[in-house]
Amino acid sequence: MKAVELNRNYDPKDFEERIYASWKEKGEFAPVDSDKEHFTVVMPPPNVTGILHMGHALNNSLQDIIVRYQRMQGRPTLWVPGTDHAGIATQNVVERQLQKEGLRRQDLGREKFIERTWGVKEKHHDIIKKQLEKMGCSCDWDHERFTMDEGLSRAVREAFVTLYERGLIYKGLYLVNYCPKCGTALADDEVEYENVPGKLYDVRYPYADGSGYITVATTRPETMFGDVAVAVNPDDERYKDIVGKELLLPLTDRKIPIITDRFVDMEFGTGMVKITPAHDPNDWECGKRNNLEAINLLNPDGTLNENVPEKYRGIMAEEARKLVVDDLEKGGYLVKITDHAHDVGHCYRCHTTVEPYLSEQWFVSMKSLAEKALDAWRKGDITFYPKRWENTYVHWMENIRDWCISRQLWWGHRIPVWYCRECGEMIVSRTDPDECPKCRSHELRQDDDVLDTWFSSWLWPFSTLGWPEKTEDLRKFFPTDTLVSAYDIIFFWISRMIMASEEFLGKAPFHDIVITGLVRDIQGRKMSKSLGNGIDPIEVIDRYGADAMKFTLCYLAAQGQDVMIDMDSFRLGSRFANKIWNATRYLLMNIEGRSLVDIDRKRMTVMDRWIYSRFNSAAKAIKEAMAGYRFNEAAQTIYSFFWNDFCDWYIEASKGRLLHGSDEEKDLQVSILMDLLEKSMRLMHPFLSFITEEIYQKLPNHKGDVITAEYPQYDPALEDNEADSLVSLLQEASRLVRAARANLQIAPEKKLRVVVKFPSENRESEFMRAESGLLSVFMSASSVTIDTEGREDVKGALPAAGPGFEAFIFVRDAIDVEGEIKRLESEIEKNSKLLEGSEKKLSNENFIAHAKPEAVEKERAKKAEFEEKIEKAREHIVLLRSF
RNA sequence: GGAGGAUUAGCUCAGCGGGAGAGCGCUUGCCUUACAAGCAAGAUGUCACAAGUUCAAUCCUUGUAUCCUCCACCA
Repeated sequence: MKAVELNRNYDPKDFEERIYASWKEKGEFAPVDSDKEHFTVVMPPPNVTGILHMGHALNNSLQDIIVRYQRMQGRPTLWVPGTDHAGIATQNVVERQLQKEGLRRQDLGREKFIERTWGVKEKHHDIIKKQLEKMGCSCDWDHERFTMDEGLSRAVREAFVTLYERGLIYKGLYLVNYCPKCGTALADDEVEYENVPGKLYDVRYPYADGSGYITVATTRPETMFGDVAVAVNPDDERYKDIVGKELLLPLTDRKIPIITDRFVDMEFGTGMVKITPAHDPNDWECGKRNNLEAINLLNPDGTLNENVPEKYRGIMAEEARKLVVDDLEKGGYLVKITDHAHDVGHCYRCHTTVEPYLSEQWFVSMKSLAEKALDAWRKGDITFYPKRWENTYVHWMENIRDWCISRQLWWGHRIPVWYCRECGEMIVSRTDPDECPKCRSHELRQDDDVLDTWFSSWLWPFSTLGWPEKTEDLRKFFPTDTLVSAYDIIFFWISRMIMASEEFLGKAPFHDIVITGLVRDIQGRKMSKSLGNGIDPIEVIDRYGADAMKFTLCYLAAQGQDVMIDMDSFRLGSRFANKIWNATRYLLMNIEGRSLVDIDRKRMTVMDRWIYSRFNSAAKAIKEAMAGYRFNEAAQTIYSFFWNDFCDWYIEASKGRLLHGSDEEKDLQVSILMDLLEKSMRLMHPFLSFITEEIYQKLPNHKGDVITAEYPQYDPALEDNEADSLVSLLQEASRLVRAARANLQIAPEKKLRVVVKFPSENRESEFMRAESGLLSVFMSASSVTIDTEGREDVKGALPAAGPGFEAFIFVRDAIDVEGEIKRLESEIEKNSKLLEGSEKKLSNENFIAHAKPEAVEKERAKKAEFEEKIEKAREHIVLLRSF
């Protein structure tokens, strides 16, 4: 074989882009034809509003790991990518652009506006796709979808009409959350509550008969024009007599009654509440109970309308508040103003204060949908990782409220409902009608509103596969397997996908739900644009490479815990990739002139058997970690196997045979090293995809591409406890001598003679003798002698005790006797404490009686070990004093 | 008000009932023929606090404290 030369420096820029293009070109992201069980993941579609952030990087890194892992198991694996039209968010982006040009969307008109929005969508989509490619996501681009493409739009209509036919969609006048800035209704869960300092105003409402007044408290005096009553608790003794009396609403000439309602808290304020059904959810309910009128005071833009006195009309609610308070004070109605912090709802997209707003909206009746989704969980069809999120899921499902799905926007799926201008007939249809079925008129008008974005994303796991058509994809790939998502969209998305799948296909859309943490900065703050503390994934890739990013995120992603990072965090992955690169560089330098031979297990040394055993254990650990989605454990396993076991011990151990062995030995050694390297690339590929592919292609023993190679399987038959324990003995002996040398500051170039004494000939001593050359290297000894008969004179040598042996280092010239004695004394102290604990345990009759026999046996062994260590240390001190 | 999470080395965090761990940082010595982004050796801990269960608790139970989420309510 010819040596292969790798660049001296690991530089991911040299190959990441090239390799991605080659995977894509060869179609290696597409599911293979095979009898094995399919494996499907749908990517949570990023919004086409912007570029990907670190949360996306985490999410997609984990998906990529799962997908590559499954693909290498030989399963036909499909990862469906796509993007979300993100109604409100995208419309906001375009409106902001327009604003800069001094325009409103109305100036363009609906059609032009949508056209322009498609342009923005295209631009952002291209950026997002490029980013996913840079990250190395192995999703099947031939299956890419967009929530507003033709097929998905058909799915949305199908879903809407089907639900309507099942009586699960209705329209009506309700009090909904409304964002005046976005100009649209919001669903309950699209409102974010924030505690803000506010004021509580105590206002006098005089009796209509002039016999005095009562006092009510309000945080929003400007809504008083919508008051239709004042309520007290029916049990409130204080107000028994005034119930039914009339009040004169200040600043107006309207009269309102005093009524009773259970919801009034007698303890709060004066125990009297003004009832404004059109502007407060509680009042709305109260109004319904008491058949009260609801007076809407707001225009869609958040200004006050014609139902308020003229001087306040056309003014934003918050501005009007000052005027009203002022006028109340002038009129002598204002009693006092107190500070009052309370939670105020904000729009989750633009953060404007949300107004309760009375309007005609479309709703999905959720109760029956939620019941099916709960059943899916009860039957065990879905499992959350970590499991605790199931509480959240169940709680939400059990307390579900109807879903407001209409949005007063232009960007989105237009509601498939038409109205006849002639006879007023309402037509709900899968296809655009051109005739009224009742009066045959052609004068039809489609509903102006569009659907909530989530009304298309909740269909994602099956709409992307072709539903409602009965496609081959749907048959093969649905239900999907694993969904990876952050916890902030369990309600918005995950729960609803389960409901939709159960409702339309009668199955859960996936069986495993992996909930990741959120990515935070090093101070634990959520990464956000406004804080400017975000880390751009592309910048990370430019600096450290995609592999470093993926591996680091994986290493830090412990079971749904939030991930705190800064730019420097990625050095972890970068250093590891660099290590892999350099180890490979070294090994490939050494294949010059060698040839690959069969690896005969009978010709293996204990070290060889050991490293194969370690590899096998690593495969087992990864298998178990991946089965429970414990990504960090998998990453740690890889890291310590490759770096600590393979590089630090095995490659170091192999150097002797590689440099000084016979041709035959060299061939065998190279063959083993190449075999291990090849297997390691396969083992590591899901976690470090680019570098493993780049290296794999250069290996003399590679077949095809690593992305489609077989994943190394754990084989119980390959467990080799003997090799494991022998090598750990060798490691311990090496560490002992190294530590002694370091403590005594003996220069590495100074080679010292070492004698290792065993009480008698045994397997361990035999192994150590066979590997004494290796020991010399690890101990930087001039020679290592194994003595089992007490023949060697070790007078004047520094002793060090190990398990079952004693090492003696001939250091006559170069030691600090007093320092060494001190160290030994502290060791005696430490071991005495341990011994004490051990003795206490063993003298405890309960322990002997109740503990598992192995535990007792282990404790006895420990005690013996402590005793031995103490005794040896004492002897060694005596020895040292005799120097 | 309800639910959940966190509290372990200077920092970020693993640890899933039997002798306290990793990475980074720090100290010391080494440019040992792949890697100084490296190698070797170290130091550093009331495992938040208190009680309980257990032969045995960082781990299980209960309570307390501090911090963080989410849900509900707030005239």
